[in-house]
Amino acid sequence: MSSLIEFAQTAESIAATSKRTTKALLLGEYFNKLVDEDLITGARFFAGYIFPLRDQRTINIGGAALLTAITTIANIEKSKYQERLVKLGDPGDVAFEVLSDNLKSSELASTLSLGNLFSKLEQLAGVSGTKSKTSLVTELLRIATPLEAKYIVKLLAGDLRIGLKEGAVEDALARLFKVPVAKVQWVNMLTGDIGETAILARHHRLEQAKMRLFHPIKFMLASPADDLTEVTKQMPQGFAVEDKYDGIRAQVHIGGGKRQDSLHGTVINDCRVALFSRTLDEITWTFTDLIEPLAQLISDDTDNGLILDGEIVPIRGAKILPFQELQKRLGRKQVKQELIEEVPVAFIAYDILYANNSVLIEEPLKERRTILDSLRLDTEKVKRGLHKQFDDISGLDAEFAAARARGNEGLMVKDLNSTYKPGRRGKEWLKIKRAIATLDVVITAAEVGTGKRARFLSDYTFAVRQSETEPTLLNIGKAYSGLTDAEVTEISNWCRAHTIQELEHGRVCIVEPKLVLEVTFDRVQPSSRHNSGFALRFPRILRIRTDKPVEEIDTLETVQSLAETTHVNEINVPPNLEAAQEIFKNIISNLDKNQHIVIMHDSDADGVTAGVILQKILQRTGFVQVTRIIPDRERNAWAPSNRDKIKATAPDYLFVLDLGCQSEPVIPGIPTCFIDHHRPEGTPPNSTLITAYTWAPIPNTSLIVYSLCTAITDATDLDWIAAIGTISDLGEKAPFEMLAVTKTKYTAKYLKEATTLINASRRAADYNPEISAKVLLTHNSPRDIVNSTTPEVEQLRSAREQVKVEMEKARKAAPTFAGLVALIRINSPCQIHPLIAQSWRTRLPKYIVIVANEGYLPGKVNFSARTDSGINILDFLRNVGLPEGEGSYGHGHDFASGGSLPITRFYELLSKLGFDPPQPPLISGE
DNA sequence: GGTGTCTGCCCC
DNA sequence: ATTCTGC
DNA sequence: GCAGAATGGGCAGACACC
Repeated sequence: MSSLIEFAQTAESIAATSKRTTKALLLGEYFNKLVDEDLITGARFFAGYIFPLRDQRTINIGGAALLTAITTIANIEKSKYQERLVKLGDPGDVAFEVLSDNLKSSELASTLSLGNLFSKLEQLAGVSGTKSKTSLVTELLRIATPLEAKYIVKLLAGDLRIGLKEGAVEDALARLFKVPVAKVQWVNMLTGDIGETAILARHHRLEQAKMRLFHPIKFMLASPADDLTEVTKQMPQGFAVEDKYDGIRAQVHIGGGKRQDSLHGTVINDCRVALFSRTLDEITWTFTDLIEPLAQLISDDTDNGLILDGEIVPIRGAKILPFQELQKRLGRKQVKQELIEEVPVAFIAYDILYANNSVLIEEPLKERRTILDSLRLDTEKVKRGLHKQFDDISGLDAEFAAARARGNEGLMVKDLNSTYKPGRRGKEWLKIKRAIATLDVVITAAEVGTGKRARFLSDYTFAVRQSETEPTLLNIGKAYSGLTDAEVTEISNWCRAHTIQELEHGRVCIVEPKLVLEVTFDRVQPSSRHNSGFALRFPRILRIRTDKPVEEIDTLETVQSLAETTHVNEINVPPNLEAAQEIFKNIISNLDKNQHIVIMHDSDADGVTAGVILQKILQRTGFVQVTRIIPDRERNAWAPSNRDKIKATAPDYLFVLDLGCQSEPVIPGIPTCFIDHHRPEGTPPNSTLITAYTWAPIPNTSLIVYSLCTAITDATDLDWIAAIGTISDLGEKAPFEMLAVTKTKYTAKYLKEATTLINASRRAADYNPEISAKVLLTHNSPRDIVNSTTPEVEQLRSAREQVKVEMEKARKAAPTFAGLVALIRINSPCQIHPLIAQSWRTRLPKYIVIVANEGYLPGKVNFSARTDSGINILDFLRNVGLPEGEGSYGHGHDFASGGSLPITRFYELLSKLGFDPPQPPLISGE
């Protein structure tokens, strides 16, 4: 039996060097002296565990219980302990110090052995109740020498802090027993126990370890990449792009009923199913609603097992729920049926590690994906992760935006040639998240660190101002991450010099609120943790802003605007094109060919092309009465003037294209179908919504309409019309096959020029988009339009010239800034504000660009808002807090919106955005 | 029974 | 989770 | 490039205390 003191002494000498090879050597020498039983324990302890990884037991002892135990034995005040802890930064070091000062403990002889300690720790895990646990710890520490106590405390605190973890133990074992380190890692992964691995290595039995179903293996992890060039550099051979889901990483084991040898999982219909979390904890019972759907993946007559890697995601219908919803299901003793219904989940599989009796982790991702694709992964509860293969990064920005629009965090980019490397965080998997915004905040308090940061005030609480006018500071988060050691030292010294008040024995210092930091984060969420009512998810510091005075830090209003308080409401939407086509077919087959069908569509190229395609197809399939209507310049189907227009036609059935969807009926009593790609805000009764808002990537409306029509008849002769809408809305590089096909068929040049012409009519001062519709209806190709000499096309040409002239004038307008917003004011009868906004968005990527046009409609301001900042404009505008009233704004896309408001209301909006005071309206013609 | 504190190789 | 640092 | 260390927020459970 080896003594604990030897373990402690070895740990001391390992801690004394920073050289990894020396550490491994010292550890090897120690291991060499141990008998098998002690080697198991010693290896586990040095890896920082008490129990093997796959063991589900926990100790449930932390800093508070250790404080009680140590102060009892050393017979000191709690405050003395806390003072020491503040100074030393490690409860183990404190134990050593105070017990050395204690006569009884310092004179003890070492009696504890490794095995001895382990059985006491097992006992500790076995009892329940803080009191009994604390008294067990107290008795244990009472018979320990100061040095032994130091390491017992470190083990209980969960961290040895000697610059060595499990990986280094593997390394030491490999060196000692002269076997390849990869082999040791492999066996450790399979066994899930570094202790058992050590024994197998010593007795040259590493080959015996086999991958077994229902024994989880470690997960392959990804490295962060914020720069797409890294993708090009790392994966020149091609890569896969997948959504990064915000859920819980899970490994699913599914096996035939004959395998009854395992403790993990549960058997259903002769099939065993188990789920494991990233820390290899079994979470089968947390997600009981997934068991049966997963079991279905295996046909009853086979005994073949499966291991899948994926993510458990909270999802209702097509809508992905916030991660916090999912957390409500975690760590529960029992997950009740109500909770299962309140937070439905699905398992989204994106990798396969075992199938057909063979281990697949040595196969390249490309192969594994092919095998995964052969499974039936298409139910409500078990899905296949989105996966596309690329050769270059040109489409990645669009993929990223689409992933975000689906409610996911970002993208995963994976090397198609890479094998699955358990437990590794390599560059073969990259995660792309992109911070959404930054905040300038001021440090209000600093806390001393632990471990090597014990000498510094290394953790900073920071605040924002209540408002521009109210200087009260409200805390919003804490961080140290992102600072270099030098910066931590610098800020620490500054905080010491500017401390106003010390709390908790100097652990917390309230400091003068003067030092400004720029921080970033993944998301702002409502929270009771800080007095601002908000907290940051994954906060980190970008830089110290010594250039910025406290008066200029961000305000609570900014924070509110960044908070994700709104969600796409519970609207039933088709999850993909196939589902949408089914719905559309159904609608068409239920309509009578003699009914009056009315189509109201938007006036831009996307809307007009969508309307024309639908009109042509309806007529082609035998409908005799089809009317198209274009809304007035407000482009709002719910505006009274437009409603009147529709009513006047006395429709039997109404299609509303590219104009959004709200919960109020357009014409009460008239059945309506909305076809759209904006964020839906509700659905009226007696209506159908076909929206692509949740699809990936999001197509434009003319493309949706075209694709729907192909489901009922041949429409290929209208492909160029759809392409014009797509180019107008999404650009000529939009990631759709149809676009590429039409570009070769009609040439990109003609398509582009036709698009400009079709768009010109609604931008010109004498708003008349019906001309564009007429041109589309009377021509047969984009080339036909471009070369046409009809009066309508001539009209479009002169409209285009007019827009060009107006654009030249408006380009000279300079932005003014307030908070997150860059405002450009123009005065033009033409609808050029969206074009101007588009041109500024890339030049001001950190701002929300708002281009306000005061000359478009008399008495009104029409504005376009665009951003590349990642801030969701729909949420932003909704959170500005403009009271209800005349006009409308804040509909559309996450990063492209706008509105039309009476002048006074627009000025009210401006002042809420921080522009003050609003200037008088510009004189027309200026 | 309500509230506050501590804990989790928790989950991210 | 994120980030920096020493090997 | 990797492993180690030090740090964030939110949730449920278990208990202590009132």
